Amino acid sequence: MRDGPVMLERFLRGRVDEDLVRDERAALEAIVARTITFGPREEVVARGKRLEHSYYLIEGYALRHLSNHRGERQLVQVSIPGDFVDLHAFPMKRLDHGIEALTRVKLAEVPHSALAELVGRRPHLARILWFSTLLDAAMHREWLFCLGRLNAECRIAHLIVELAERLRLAGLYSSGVLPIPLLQRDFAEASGISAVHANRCFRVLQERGVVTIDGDARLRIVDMAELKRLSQFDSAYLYGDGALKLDTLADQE
Amino acid sequence: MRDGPVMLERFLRGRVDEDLVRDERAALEAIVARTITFGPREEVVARGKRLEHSYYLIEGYALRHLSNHRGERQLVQVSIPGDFVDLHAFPMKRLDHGIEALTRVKLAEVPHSALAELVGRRPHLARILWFSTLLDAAMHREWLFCLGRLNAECRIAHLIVELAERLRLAGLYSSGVLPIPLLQRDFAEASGISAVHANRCFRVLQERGVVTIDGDARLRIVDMAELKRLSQFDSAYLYGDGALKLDTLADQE
DNA sequence: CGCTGCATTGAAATATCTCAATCAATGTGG
DNA sequence: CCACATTGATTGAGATATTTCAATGCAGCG
Repeated sequence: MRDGPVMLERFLRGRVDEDLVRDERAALEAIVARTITFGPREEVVARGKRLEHSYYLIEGYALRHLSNHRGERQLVQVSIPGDFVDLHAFPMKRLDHGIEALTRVKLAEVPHSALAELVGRRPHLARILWFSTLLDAAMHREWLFCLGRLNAECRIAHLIVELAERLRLAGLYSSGVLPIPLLQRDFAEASGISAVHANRCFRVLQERGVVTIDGDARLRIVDMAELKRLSQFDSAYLYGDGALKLDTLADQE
Repeated sequence: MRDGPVMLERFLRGRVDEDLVRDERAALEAIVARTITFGPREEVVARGKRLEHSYYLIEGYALRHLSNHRGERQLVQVSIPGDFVDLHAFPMKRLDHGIEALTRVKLAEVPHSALAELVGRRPHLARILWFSTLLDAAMHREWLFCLGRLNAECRIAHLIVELAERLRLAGLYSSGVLPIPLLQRDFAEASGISAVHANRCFRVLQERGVVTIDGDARLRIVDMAELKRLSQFDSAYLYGDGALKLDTLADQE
């Protein structure tokens, strides 16, 4: 056997038993049509577009967002390496929201036709892909709680902790510095607040020694416990650390 | 052939081509273990619980919600007849949120073991079930936009329009009166505002002749156009009126 | 050097919350 | 039938959170 899939090495890492998922990653990687690159802030997929393929995020970061006619924008997710950015287009056929590259991104293009053939042969893989789209839904629900019940400062704290935790699961975070170059405006658009107010929240968080902002917009987490306390963070919704186990799937089929 | 499924007659009505889905509904109905009833405001499923079956909502209305330790609650969806209230537990195995009966509800209990066997034999059904869980995700995203970018009055307007539109697809709305006995507190918990403020918003909506509240908390929509304008409502996210067509599925398999 | 994009700050306006009180409808026990 | 408790709706007043507007600072960049 070979070294294992390279492009998709992070797919569902930390979520699914590694022994279980290795073959599935390889099978998926085999149907990747090509890789494609977008530059920072380029539109990857437009809202409403009909899609014949989905993109898996190999490198870089992307933003999923809804916008209205006045240009007001609400982020609904920050995609990190290891995520499919628009897998829901496989069952849904079109996008109800837009996708924008935050940084330069490298994407693997997975044709829906090949995917349909593959999941027909591999029920395990079908279940895993379904699971991955429902992780998005669980994250959406958590964001709904944040937007509905936390104040601005706590929402920002929550986003910081969520990103750190997801990056940790993907093997992309350990030093305390978030490697994602989100602007304060992006935090504002995720948190449903104005950019000005986001700035004031960051100032407070810095003054209290919870985070620091180094040059080049690098965010360093100084007091993770305080961030978790502020945001009432409970990582259960991320279904991390192998929530989907081998036996769980095996005993169903 | 018989009259068709009775319990599941509303499943994905308006979303999927009726000729396509008839057999799938019958196959699903055949594995329903039993029906079960809960009274108003009873807890149907507790957050965090591991589930071996999922519930389909035959009659009545249910609330999906997240709560924190202080009892602050955020609704994430209002379930109406024709919805699975917790189908995501099939791939996820446990619930990241709680489910409460709003009214007396009648549910069909679908065992995951039988479901696994069924979707293994019926790729179309698997796709349809997956689709139905992604509809929830799309609705979550729309709610995120509402909570993040609309003011209290517009959020309430949006919820009213969404419910009317979903009920219409399910064949449960036509007269202008919403048949769902949501309290003002429920609207508040869905909209991320206080019950007091929800009350003031309703007063404004009534004074402007947009809605009326009859006795017994019945909400009547008087000016739907104004509600849609306020909430910037675009029904695309509901994937209604047969978004998922026969040919869409057929050409994939 | 002058742009441009982003961060920062202040001040006033607005939205929303909290607290406390009242009201109306309903149900319950005596 | 009355007295009383309960639940949800309603209202007012003051406190707090957040927005908007306008201005400034600051760094990279052609």
